[in-house]
Amino acid sequence: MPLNQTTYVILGLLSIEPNLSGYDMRKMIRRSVGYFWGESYGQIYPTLKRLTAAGLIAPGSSGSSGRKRRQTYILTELGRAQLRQWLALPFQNDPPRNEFLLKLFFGREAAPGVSVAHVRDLQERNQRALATLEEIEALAQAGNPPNPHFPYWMQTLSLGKALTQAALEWGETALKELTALEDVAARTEQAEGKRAKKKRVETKKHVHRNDGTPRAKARGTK
Amino acid sequence: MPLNQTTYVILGLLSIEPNLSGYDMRKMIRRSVGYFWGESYGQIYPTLKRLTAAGLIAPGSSGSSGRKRRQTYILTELGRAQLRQWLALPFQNDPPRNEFLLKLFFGREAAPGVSVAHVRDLQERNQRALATLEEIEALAQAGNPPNPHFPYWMQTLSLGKALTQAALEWGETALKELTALEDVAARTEQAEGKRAKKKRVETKKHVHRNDGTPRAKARGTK
DNA sequence: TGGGTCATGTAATAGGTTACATGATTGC
DNA sequence: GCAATCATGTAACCTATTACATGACCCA
Repeated sequence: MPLNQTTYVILGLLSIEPNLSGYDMRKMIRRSVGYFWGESYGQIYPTLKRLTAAGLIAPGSSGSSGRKRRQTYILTELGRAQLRQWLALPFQNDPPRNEFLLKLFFGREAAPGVSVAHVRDLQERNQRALATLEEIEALAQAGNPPNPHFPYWMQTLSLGKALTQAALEWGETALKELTALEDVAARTEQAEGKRAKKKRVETKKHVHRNDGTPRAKARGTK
Repeated sequence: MPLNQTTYVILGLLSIEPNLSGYDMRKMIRRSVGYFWGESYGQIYPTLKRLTAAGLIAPGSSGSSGRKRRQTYILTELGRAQLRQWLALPFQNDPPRNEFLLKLFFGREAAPGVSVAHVRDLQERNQRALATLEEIEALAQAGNPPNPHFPYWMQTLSLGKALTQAALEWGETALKELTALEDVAARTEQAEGKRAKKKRVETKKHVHRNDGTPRAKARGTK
């Protein structure tokens, strides 16, 4: 019986709050760990079935009288044990794939302005990310009472913020250096006056879809 | 004809240095972009075939007389155009999946000491990562001559270092706070003297396999 | 009664890793 | 002649996303 990573998010969430439905879990994941973890229904629902079969979770009391057609779950003792066991295992580094860095690495081959535009794009995304993290933090601080999970949640937020801020600072100087570099390149080319190959091109304005839409699928140009 | 991400690493590498074989590419990827990108042979070889069929790359002169059974490739004009087009497209955020943060987030459920051990583990990995990045930087600085790619490569290194350093700094304070927290927890439990459930457990020493071995596969406990 | 969102589920597909097989070449 | 490593390739498998289908419930 294959226990994938989705398993542990589910077990973890149920350890924090029992009687969640698959739908709830998806929502909670987006709100709470969304900036470093994602799950789709296509993973969640089948996994719920398998975990139930394996006895790690069990159908929960769906809120006394309430809604029909809504299956919630609770953690079994077996499930809790499994979660703890997983927690004690060394973590795995996610396979490193950063498209931004890849494009920057090959930046010399791009038209002038392209890499600069990417960095600007990154800055914007990180500014939004930072704002989101700070919002979450404020909200969490508000619900202050002695929630025992609180310190752990704060630490994850703290790392998220630290990384985002570091990236933002890098972006500031990178922007200066790359702008200088590509300005020179563009002027040199202009002076040479030949082959129009490297046209000054701006990247398409990034249509950002923060909500509702699913995560982007890694895919080339058809 | 599906162009996956592997496509663009291949095109990019060939834009920097023609006449690479699939084997070479794998090596180059590990050495140059390894800390933010990975590729396996299972991806590279089939992609090379497809790109050849699509006319984006072409068999290269395999070094005049030289070795048998070693196919190298060069970028075609079509391939270069495709690379530039891709470069100009907005980058996609890699699907966020950070197992370390997930374990930290659920840290409260773990046995005392577990989260602290994870942070320590992270610190070690990041220290090694930083050392590697600095090595690469030194090496690149040594091969100083007017390599036009150089500024772009330096920028990627610079971001890598900035992120790693930020994580290391976070780790220092996180370690203190978590140690304090879990010490208290452990003592409280001890004082209560009941259920031996939360035993003080250290995570298994992380056997780190930096070289030779393939990347870890995300997988639960069988 | 009709629109929105709650809620569950699945089929198609992509994209990738792992493990294995196979043989050539090189250096000792 | 042997070991290491260079080099290519493929089949099995997995994990996950996307897109779609379906229907209940709520409320105005």
